[in-house]
Amino acid sequence: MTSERYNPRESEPHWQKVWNENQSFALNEESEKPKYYVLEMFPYPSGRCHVGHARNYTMGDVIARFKRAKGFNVLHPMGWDAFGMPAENAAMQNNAHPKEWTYKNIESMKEQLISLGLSLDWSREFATCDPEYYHQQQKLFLDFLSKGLVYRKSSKVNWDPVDQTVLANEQVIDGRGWRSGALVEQKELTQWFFKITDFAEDLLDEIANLEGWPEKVRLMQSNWIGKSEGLLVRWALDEHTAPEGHSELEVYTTRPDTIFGASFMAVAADHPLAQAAAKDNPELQAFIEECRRMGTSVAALETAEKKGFNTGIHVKHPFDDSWTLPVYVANFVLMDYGTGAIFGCPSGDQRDLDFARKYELPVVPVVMPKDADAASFEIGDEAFTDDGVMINSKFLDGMTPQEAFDEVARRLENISINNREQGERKVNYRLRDWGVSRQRYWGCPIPIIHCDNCGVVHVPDDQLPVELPDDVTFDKPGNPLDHHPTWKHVNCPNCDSPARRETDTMDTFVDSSWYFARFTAPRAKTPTVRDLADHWLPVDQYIGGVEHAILHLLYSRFFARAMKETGHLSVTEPFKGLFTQGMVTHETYKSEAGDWIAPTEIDLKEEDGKREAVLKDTGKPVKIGSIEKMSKSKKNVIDLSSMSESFGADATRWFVLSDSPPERDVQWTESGIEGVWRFIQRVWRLVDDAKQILDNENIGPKAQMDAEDLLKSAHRAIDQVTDAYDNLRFNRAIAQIYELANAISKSMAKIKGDAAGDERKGLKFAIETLVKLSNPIVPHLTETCWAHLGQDTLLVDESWPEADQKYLTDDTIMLPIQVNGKKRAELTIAKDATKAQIEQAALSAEPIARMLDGNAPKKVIVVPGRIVNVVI
RNA sequence: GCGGACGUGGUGAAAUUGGUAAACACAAGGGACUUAAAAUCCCUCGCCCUAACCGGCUUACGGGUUCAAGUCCCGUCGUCCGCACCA
Repeated sequence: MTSERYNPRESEPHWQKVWNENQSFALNEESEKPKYYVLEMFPYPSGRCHVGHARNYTMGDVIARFKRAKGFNVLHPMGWDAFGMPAENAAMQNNAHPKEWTYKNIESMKEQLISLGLSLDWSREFATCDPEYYHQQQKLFLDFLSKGLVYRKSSKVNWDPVDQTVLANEQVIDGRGWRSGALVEQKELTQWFFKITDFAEDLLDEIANLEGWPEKVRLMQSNWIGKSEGLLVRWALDEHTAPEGHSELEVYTTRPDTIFGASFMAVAADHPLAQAAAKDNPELQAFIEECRRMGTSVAALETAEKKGFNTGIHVKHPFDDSWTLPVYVANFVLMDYGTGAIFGCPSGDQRDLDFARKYELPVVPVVMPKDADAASFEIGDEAFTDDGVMINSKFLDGMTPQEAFDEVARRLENISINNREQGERKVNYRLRDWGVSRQRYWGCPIPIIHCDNCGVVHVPDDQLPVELPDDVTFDKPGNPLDHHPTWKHVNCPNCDSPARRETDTMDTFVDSSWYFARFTAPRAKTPTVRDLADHWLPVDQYIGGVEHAILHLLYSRFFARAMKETGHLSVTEPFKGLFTQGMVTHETYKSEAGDWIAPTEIDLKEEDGKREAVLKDTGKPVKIGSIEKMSKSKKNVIDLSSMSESFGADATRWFVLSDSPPERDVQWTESGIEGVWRFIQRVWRLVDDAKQILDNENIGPKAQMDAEDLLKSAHRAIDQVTDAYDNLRFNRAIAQIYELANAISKSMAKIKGDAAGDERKGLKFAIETLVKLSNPIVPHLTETCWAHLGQDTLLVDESWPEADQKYLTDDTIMLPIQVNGKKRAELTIAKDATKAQIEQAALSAEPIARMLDGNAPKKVIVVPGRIVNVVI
């Protein structure tokens, strides 16, 4: 008799040790079983794991354990996304070296992950800051460079003058550096770029085939790539007004059909024509300066008024030599999209209309709704952007905009200006090449040497990796690699004359763009081992936060393509299945003074349905705030270890998957985890009670318990839980497991220590099923239960149970009977009853007969196995 | 502004994809056991009417399609997410 409670603090470390000794999760490369690669987005080693991490890794772990039991050879590795800013910030604040800080964090987080009981093959672990890893990344960089997939160009960046570094757009808040608070400057820097735009078309096309991805993410990627089909149109400059050396203005448009509605041209402030016009026009110069300053702030962009400056330059209309249009410099035209110049058609574009009204430019409608009257159709405050029919457009009149588009394209392609076609079809993408240079220390060094004689020189293979020096200081702003007294000074590998190392390091998104491939051969002396990568990739199920829906996933898709071109892989798409899980949230608390208070510092009570919180120490009232994503600043982070210590890893794992669908946020609550704790104890008692019954050979027959019912419950649970796991619907799986547990409880209450052979068989099967179905979520508890039931195998080695079809269907079924679509009665009838039999039985059922009151129904709809609807 | 998702009890949610709305759980209330507490077990729990049965209403709101709508269509309101002057 085990009257003791289940003690996770004893059993969890025990089973972790057993699994480890048995190498239960080490991958067998020789296995003949079908492969399954499950991967969770690897963590940044910030120092501590919270229950949000637990949710992500538990989901992957449930899939991994489930697939293993179903007979797959499962690859389930873990590593660390270990380069990045926080390590340098810690270095500056706490005088800790980024390397030591990072590896120390990895150590403590690894301990936490191990205590969660994840079925990981730890022998494949690596951190992206391991020289062995970034060594291979440097090789990839050089291979890409040789293939023309990497190039250098000068581009504008957000420059923080205090921290002396480049900032990403999201690090610029209201025009200021997020850390220093300094006004961000636009600065021209020569940077390294990956040619992701080379693959724009393919990256877009293949989205259609990513059927295992959420629709939302596919859409976000499509929008991000932003394909548009349009026309380049070269407008001749009116020679009397053209600046010296300029004879045409090339614009990009997706609406060439509206060319007769054009009333002005607009160019970006940085457009060469604007520059030329500003040469001896100080007013225009001032305007251009103003446009540039506005560039960075998001808030400014939102509210900024459309402004323009008339350059005095005119262009000639391609279809009417005598028609000239003014050229403006406009603050809403972007230099790096299209050609940095547009033609404005006020009637067909809201921005152009606003602009035209402001500067009193003509507004000629060229498209009107099909049923409108051309003579009276006018544009008011709103441009007409819908489909319709062409008007006021000479030879285009009467056409649809699409026909007009093609006609204008055809005609312009046949006119030549400055010896080139005046119009040219052109596909444009919003996607830009990926700038990867960062003026940072804690990142992968770019393996390049700059030589005055030879230019850009690859670091030779035998000199890789270019390792980060350890002896760096963070006491002044800027890049420590650049300050280092000796590191950057090397001789040119070509000509041996003094040269300089590239001191920029790579964007940390590079590190995470191929780690999934590296896991297939983590210790290889090449970036991948082709056979192994081809065998394991693509990742069958990838799991992570939706915040990576665009950049990380797009970069990884680019890397797969680039690695394919350089011979490192065969797949183009790295992730077959993608799942984006919701966050774990928690209530927030604030003191009367407005300071955030941690959940551990308060006591909660509830009176008359009103919840109140007070400070544990002082008893002072605390304001209960909104439910927020866990964050250090709001102090609502629930640490993983503290939960594991009080309730166990299994309870934590169960909680984060229960109740809420996995793609949605789940709220962490005290009462919730306590409820799970009670359930864990309940399973344990249930197993122990069952064991008492099963072990007792002397109990006699008693017909109260129907073994068939229990078998049905168990088989139905197998069927439904399996389906739920297959579709990552963990909350559904949990509900089904609860139901099975309830069914077993009920049956056992009836048995009361007196069961015959059949009943015992039913109970044995049901209780073992309960244990097996729960195993992926609560592996320690179920392993303990399995052993307690007298099994001498390990549950991790057991195969997944199969539902027996014969228990899934009944001989008789219950059919709801509706009258006029509303349920009025239930009918129990043989499964194979004919429609006529069902109809007859339905009509004579008591409440139905009463409602019919002797009259014949208008109509009876019988859907066999589903429902009966009587229309009266 | 453009694009997308969503809206179901006190709460988290389920609903085989057009077929019994509210499974499962949390919270709450009542009871049993106990000297007492914890733990456990049993009962109630969408709203209205009723002593109870019976009944009526109910999936943000308004309309529609259908024998039948939480599910499909149109409109309104609200919440959340992505992009943000992309020509």
